[in-house]
Amino acid sequence: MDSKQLDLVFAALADPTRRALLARLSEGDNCVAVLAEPFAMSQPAISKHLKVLENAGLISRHSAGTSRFSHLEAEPLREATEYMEKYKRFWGAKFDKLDAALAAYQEENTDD
Amino acid sequence: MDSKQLDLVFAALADPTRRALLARLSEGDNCVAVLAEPFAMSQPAISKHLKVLENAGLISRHSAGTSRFSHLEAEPLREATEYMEKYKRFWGAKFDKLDAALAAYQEENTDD
DNA sequence: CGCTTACAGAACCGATTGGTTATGAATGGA
DNA sequence: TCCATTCATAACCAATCGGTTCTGTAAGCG
Repeated sequence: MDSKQLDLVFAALADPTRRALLARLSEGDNCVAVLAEPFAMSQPAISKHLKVLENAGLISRHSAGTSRFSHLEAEPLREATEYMEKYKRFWGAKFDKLDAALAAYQEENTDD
Repeated sequence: MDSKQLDLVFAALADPTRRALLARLSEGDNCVAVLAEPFAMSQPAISKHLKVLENAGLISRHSAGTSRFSHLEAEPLREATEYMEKYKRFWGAKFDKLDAALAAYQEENTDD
């Protein structure tokens, strides 16, 4: 996953409405009107959020009649998680220098 | 980790300069001037980015003489990773409904 | 004391974001 | 055919973002 894509994924996740949409989609595909229901927000606002998620690769969409269904695509989430796990060796309150060195050595060294 | 804090962490991670700063800090604490070196950007711009990282809890800072050193704080990264792992059951190309149901059952159910 | 270095803060700027309302296009149904 | 439903797009707006330059402040040093 390149840097630009990470920009989009993290930016998409930085909004609580979009995270809630993803959470909802984890329970199953759904159409715009139904997805919009829980929010005190207009339909075009939700459509915009869905487009942001789509651009980040976090959802795909397909039409059925007059409805468009959104489908969760988790792969970018996996890759973003993988990115963050580069920092796993700093987790946990205590680790001595040997631990850190070993952990660092074991890791694939990716930049960015 | 509450929703507001997730906003800040993901928003902080959504910028490539800030991700690069974190990567640099994973090699050790450093002061502003040195951190700024690799970037074609003014010192105040870097100071702003560091403040964003600090507000997200991703770094802490301490002064030493005229310098201020930034220190990586990985805990919010761990928590954000934890958040994303809610979607772990959707990773991997194949999984049948039983797998999904089991994975869902095993999971703590956090909202947002 | 006076100079330099390291950094933060303020003021400013253009671009982007997150929302709105209004409109239009495509589908399905009477 | 005509109408209703679903949704996207356009135009607009205020607020935020990411950068700039200029200035101020605090610490170290001659």
